Amino acid sequence: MNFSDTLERMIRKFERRAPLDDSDRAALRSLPFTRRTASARSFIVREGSSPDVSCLLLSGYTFRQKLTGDGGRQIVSFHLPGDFMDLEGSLLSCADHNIQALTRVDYAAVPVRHILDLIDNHPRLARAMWIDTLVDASIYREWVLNVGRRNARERIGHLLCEFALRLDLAGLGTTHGYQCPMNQEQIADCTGLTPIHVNRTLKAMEAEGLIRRHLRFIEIPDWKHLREASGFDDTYLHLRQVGEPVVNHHVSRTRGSQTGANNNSVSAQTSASARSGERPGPA
Amino acid sequence: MNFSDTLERMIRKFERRAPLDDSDRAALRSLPFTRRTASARSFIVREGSSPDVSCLLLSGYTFRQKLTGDGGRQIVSFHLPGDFMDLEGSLLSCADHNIQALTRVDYAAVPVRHILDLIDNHPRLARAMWIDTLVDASIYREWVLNVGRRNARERIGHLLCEFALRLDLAGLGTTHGYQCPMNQEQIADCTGLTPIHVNRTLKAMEAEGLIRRHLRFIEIPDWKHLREASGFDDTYLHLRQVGEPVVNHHVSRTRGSQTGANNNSVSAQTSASARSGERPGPA
DNA sequence: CGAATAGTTGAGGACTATCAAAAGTGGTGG
DNA sequence: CCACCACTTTTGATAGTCCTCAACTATTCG
Repeated sequence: MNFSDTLERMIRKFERRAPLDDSDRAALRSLPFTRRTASARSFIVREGSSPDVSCLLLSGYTFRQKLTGDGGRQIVSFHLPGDFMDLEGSLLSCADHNIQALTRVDYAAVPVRHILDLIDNHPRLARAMWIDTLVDASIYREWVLNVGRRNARERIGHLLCEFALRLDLAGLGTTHGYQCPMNQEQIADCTGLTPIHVNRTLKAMEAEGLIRRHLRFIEIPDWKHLREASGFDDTYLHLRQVGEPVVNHHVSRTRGSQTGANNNSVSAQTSASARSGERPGPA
Repeated sequence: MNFSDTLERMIRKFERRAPLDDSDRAALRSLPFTRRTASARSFIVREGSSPDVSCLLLSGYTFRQKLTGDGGRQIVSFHLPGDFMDLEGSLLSCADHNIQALTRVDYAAVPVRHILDLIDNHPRLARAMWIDTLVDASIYREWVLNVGRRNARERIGHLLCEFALRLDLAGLGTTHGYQCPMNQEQIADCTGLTPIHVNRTLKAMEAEGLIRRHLRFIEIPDWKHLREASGFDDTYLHLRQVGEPVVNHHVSRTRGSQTGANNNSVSAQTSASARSGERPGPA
């Protein structure tokens, strides 16, 4: 995989987060790094360690996972080419999770001290990176919701939707279809299910016409249908993040009762919905 | 609640994240704000909005939640006094979740533009805040694991352990006991369970001697016992984060097979554990 | 005291896990 | 080109955790 193409893609990604200038871009382009390869399943960062490099993914896929004491594995996020995996490794003193290669991967390992220099000397860049980690946090929140409050079909459908959009953005697929980066066991570890149940649910979704499958290729005949069946709403990916925050007037949610202004203010609440905690009843 | 006491507590919290100097502390102390109150259950930030203030919690508890299309509610995190809730509201253009008061709360609302000024003019402070959001992200990862791969008893026990440590740190409880900030329905929404099952599980845990309850007060007769029964390991809270990252030699995990160095490097893998993805078998 | 919120209990059912094994896929070497 | 091996996907049968519905009790607060 071409390093500078991927670097440029990453720069464009950061520019969607915050405005950069020429010196910021130049600093990114001149980052020292060593090129590394890892085979599928090998560990790139281990829980408990303090890595001395942060890694820009060049080709292939990686994921982050945590284990329970009795061996249950939960995948908590995944990364595609152009992602800076493990930026937090430069700022936190101890890794709280493992990063593992999903496929054979190429990546550029950048010494932590150069990342720290970058942060110190390029505030705009630091802000773009910070925002990037905030978007990651938003994705974690959605995953908590996904495994916590959705059934198997919705969980898997939601994951397939996220794959579609993120692969599309990286030029590796479309919302009509893509080569799924994960096998069924890994999908199970993303969704908190067993591989057997993932298999059955995928088959059921195919029977319903939500998806079609050709080996590992996922085809989505009706994007809107899959989205709605999965409760998928892409807001949490913050795809249209545009640098500076803007004034408050795009409330484009389909769901929910956006009653206009926030009720940040003092005032005791009396409306029924407020008293019930605004949890809408079952549909 | 005393504003300046809470502010000082927040400053100390940031100083655990990154070193600050006098001008940083002075800048925090001179932040302009408006004092606000919100009653239990009222919304402080609404999904889809772009708040123009960020909020420092002074007294009471708040939580973040997301809803599924059919009304399921998932709490994704909670906040105690001294926390800057919704720092990301200053950097992301659209809120992806709701922030709601758990109890009656007092908070200080700081206009976003002053937060942005702070970030621009106080790089050390910006880094401390960034690290704080990275710790939040780490907590989300643990919550994904919690709802994805643990049973009801472990999920609830894990949450009770997290309460204990965080309340302890805030001076609002100890690992021997504390006033639980949440009722059983809210615990259910944190753990992806129903309130009925939470009730039964709490009773079972009490029968086992893992906890004792006096109304909303949780007593923990044997901290180690509860921790182990819940698979709780506080690494993910990054309590001992010490500013600058340190060199790599504290591998103090009890669990897991830390085989020393990372295998970041090239090399095809051949060992059995690597091929199996290093997922330990059931205990 | 009465209304509202929170906690408790029971019975039955649904979703998902577990155990076991067969069939399909892909790569390797003779 | 085929046999062989590892891995992945698929299928069946059974069990269990957790949910749903419904009602009852305890606690809080005006």
